[in-house]
Amino acid sequence: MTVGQAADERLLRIGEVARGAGVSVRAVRYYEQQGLLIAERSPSGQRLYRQDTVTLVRFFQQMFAAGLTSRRIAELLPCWDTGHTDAEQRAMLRAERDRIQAKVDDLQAALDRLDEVIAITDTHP
Amino acid sequence: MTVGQAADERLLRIGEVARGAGVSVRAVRYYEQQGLLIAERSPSGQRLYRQDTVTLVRFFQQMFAAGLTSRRIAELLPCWDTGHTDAEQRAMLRAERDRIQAKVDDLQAALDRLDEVIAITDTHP
DNA sequence: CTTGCCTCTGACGTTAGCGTCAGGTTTTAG
DNA sequence: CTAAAACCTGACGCTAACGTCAGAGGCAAG
Repeated sequence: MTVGQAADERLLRIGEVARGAGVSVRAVRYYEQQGLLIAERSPSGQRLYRQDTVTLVRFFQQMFAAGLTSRRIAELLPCWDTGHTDAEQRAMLRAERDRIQAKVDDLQAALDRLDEVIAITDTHP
Repeated sequence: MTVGQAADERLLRIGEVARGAGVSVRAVRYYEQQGLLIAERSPSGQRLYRQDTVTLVRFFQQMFAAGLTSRRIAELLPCWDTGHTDAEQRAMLRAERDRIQAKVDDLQAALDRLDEVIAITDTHP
């Protein structure tokens, strides 16, 4: 039975990962440099990634958008790789969550102020 | 009647504005350089601000936190100075509001993912 | 074989909102 | 009067996530 073996998944080249995740090739190399990704190498030295790397890169993008640094993401990677965390990691998780929540509140307040101005300037040509 | 004349408001020096708004003196100078603030000058060249400048600076902070650039804020300043806007400004206001709303949604999604991980790692020592 | 696209490793460039240092004047407290 | 505190104008530094360019190798198609 050679069919259905997940281990036979075709590995992806960097360009495929980049296009799949909607980022640049440069970004993918950068993630590796920051310790977020580890790639196999072909005999000629080209990077080869597993297919789930695309999902992982998308996840990085989401965390970046939330204001986490690549360093922080790297420190927290074990959390969803292994599902296990130590006290320090749990503290970081909560700190990030609180920070993001605070940011959401700030943005919401800014949004309200802008809507205020929009309402005024719309009725007041 | 010299009492109660708003025009007699004591003008503030840059340090007072900075402390009042919770920013650095450097930041206030930077805002002026970006066209966000205009200061009178004392005979010796020191900047003098009206008291409502403190409120204005706090407003700048809020907009910065929402991701607006100083350039954009400068372009939109007439909106809440005069209450009047042209079509271009109204478009910018809506664009910024939509961008912030999208960012709020992104942050909320990231928040949900983090809470997910937190829930798992809390029940799964 | 060669054309064209993909990939590689450096390494410098960019942006925004300030921080910070230097070197000098001004205002204020005592 | 004097010393500290505050202010002034440059001007370079900083950070993070890449962009971009240079120069060179790799790989499938025709």
